[in-house]
Amino acid sequence: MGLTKTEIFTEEQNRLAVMLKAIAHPARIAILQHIISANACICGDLVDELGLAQPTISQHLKELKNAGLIQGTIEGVSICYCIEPKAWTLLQDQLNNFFNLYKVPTSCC
Amino acid sequence: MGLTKTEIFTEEQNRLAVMLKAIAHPARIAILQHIISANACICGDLVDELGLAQPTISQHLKELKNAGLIQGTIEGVSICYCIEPKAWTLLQDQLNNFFNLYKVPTSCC
DNA sequence: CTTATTAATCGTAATATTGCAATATTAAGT
DNA sequence: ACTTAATATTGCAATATTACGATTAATAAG
Repeated sequence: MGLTKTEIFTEEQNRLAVMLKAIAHPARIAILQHIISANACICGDLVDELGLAQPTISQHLKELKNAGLIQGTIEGVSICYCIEPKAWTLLQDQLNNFFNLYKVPTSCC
Repeated sequence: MGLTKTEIFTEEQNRLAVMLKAIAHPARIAILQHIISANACICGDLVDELGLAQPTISQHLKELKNAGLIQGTIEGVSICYCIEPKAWTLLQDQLNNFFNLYKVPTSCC
């Protein structure tokens, strides 16, 4: 079906899944790393940096923006993207909560 | 195309993306949470707990196993699944590295 | 050996994702 | 207004994902 049964899961599980899906692609990981390392923001340098066509990059940026992880502000002709600090921290916290559930058990299967 | 251009990215970016993709689904998040909270491992309880059909759960478990995040050992008729500690820690570390790249900048766009 | 029980696999339908060419939009500069 | 640039949007082909019914494989119990 290709259609996730979201109504079965909690709001939190769905939110975390959406955010994770946004970064679960090498191109989007690369884009985020580049945005971060350029500290000051960037735009279509990404097209040169990564070997992907402009529409493809644009689409990945859109998905990251939809997930709330980045924000873009118009700067003349080009658009300046940067990390959305609140969402970034939120995701980090949610992930920590998730991972810290697990304590290595004394015995297992 | 639906086909990721993995050859463009680094080995690390691809590995992280694969692991993230494995947990970027509410059902698989729920499965992991349940496996963790049951500490001692479980099997087809998941079918009762989540509202998904047995083949669907089995498929999700397979993906988690393929990503190396869980392991299953035969226990009589049923199969006991639990977290794979090494992969779990590795993913946690890789994610921390990724998130800690970002320091809130003084100015941005 | 037969029968439950449990879980994997196969096959399939519906939908989502990835990537790009072509085109549209937007904002500056002339 | 016209041109140039930087991005976004549209449309499409190829492939991947999600979910499940039907079936199969494997083990345990009688």
